[in-house]
Amino acid sequence: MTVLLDIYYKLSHAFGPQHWWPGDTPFEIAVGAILTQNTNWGNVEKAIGNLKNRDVLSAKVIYEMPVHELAELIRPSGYFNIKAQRLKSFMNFLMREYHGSMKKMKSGETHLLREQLLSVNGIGPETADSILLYALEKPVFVIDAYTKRVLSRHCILDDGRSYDEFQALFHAILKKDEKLFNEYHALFVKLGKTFCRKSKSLCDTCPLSTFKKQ
DNA sequence: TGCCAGGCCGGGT
DNA sequence: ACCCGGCATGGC
Repeated sequence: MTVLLDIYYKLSHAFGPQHWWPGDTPFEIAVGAILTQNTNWGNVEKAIGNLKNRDVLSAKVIYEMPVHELAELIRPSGYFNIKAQRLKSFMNFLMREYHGSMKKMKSGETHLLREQLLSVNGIGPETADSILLYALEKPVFVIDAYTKRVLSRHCILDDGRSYDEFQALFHAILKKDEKLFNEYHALFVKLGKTFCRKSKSLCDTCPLSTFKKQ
């Protein structure tokens, strides 16, 4: 299964460094991870821009803000009512467990942190792992729709397999290296956006076209 | 215009 | 244990 390494090298060569996640602070990254659920990143940027303009991009402020007011600010990100609740749930957790500090949270043990995040309503496996990897710099591989699509289209793992099964594959094959996981997932997203949209099938200009007949 | 985007939850089977 | 409808904006 060194095919996973081959894919990484091909993507890395094709696209170069991605310098992810787009976000200035660990807290902003965590907020972005929730807002981008099933949503175009451009819309998330608008929502985060609103929060910044109002100077409310902090755990304590969002924790105390009325949920309907928060919903209005994040409206461009879509699902704004449910996402406002989800942000609130995360702030409740962050304030209760870590005094609203991502820095304090970072000192936690990875497995415990993952369980804690998954227990927050509105945070599933991808959002939890995105926070762990990109905000807290823990070596956890993030699986998303693009990753599943690419691997299944190249017959490496069926799309019907679970999140944990996809993740276990990467964890088994790759060295647990936060920098590698960061870059690799970012490359998958780049590839997905460019060549692997849901409505399109494989094309010859895709950097992975040579894997097409596995 | 309709389809899609860096998911997740709750209820039903 | 799976399956499905709901959640919603903005870009192409």
